[in-house]
Amino acid sequence: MPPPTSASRTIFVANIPYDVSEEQLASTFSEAGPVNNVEIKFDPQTGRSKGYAFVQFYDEATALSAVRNLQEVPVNGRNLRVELSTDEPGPRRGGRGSRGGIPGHPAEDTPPRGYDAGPPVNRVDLSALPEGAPLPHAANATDSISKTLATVTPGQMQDVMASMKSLITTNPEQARQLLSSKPQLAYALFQAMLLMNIVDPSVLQRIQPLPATAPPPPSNYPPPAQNAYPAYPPASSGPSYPPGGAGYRPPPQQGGYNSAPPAAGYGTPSYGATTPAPPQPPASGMAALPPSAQQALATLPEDQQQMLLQVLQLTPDQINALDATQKASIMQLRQQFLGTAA
DNA sequence: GTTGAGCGTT
Repeated sequence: MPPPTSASRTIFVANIPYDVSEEQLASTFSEAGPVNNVEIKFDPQTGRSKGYAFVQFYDEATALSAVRNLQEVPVNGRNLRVELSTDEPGPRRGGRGSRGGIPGHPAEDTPPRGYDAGPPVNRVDLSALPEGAPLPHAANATDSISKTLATVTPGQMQDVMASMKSLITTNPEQARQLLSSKPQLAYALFQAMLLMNIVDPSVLQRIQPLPATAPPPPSNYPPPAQNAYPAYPPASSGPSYPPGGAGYRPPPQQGGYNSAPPAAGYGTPSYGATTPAPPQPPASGMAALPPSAQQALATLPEDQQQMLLQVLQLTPDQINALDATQKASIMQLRQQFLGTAA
């Protein structure tokens, strides 16, 4: 067992823009490893952020890693300053502080399942993407993307995902521009998320077809390498939560972010105020997805980009919490996306 | 702009 108390699993983060949320920080720092808790300090008088926060990991090594690797990362235009935290909050430090939590329920000592102090993320320079190349034999773009995805290893895919997620959280504007200017990337990312079972295929039903400005592609697509993709993730067993809690989960309190999200069925992805179309009856009407919907996916209007952003913000443990049924999901995807399962 | 708070007493 590791020592019950460590020098510091908590880092002090300063120079945080006032409009950054704890969730954003958690997402950013999950790049270093599983995040236990995030607390941005607010001025009780004005309600405004004080511009600094404490991010607690599950071990000291991860905290150190965060100090090394996320030093000076830009978030919303400011470079974060990251140090190991020195002082504990109050005189009551007999264990670890449990402010904002349940008395007798200190912060969890064990990270969510799915972390084995896992492999480091190899950051991918997304800005170095090649421009779109002309397709040979007039192959259609979506099929080419599917085929390309089938050649990507799970590790590579995860690296790209993590890098994209990092970019989104640290530099949303650049991410937006990247996705807008390179729809093939947006499409590939979305399909990758479906393959990795990060996002439920049912979200496809919520995608509004564009006002069909583009010529419809051929109706029958070759299947995108059906079983070319291995199981994802490596069959973790059971929806286990950190021990000690016996299934209990502290209610969300003003004491800060604590990563304990639902495994699936993230809540309504609140669309921006820019949502143009009224809600539409789902499912049955979309049984045969019009080709324009495929264009919609590839083009990703801002609404869908918003959703993509939200989905990408899933933490690694959320990703790991999802398992199995991907085959069925993919079949469902094909059904909806291609209009046929065969 | 830069190191956490206080519904209260086992």
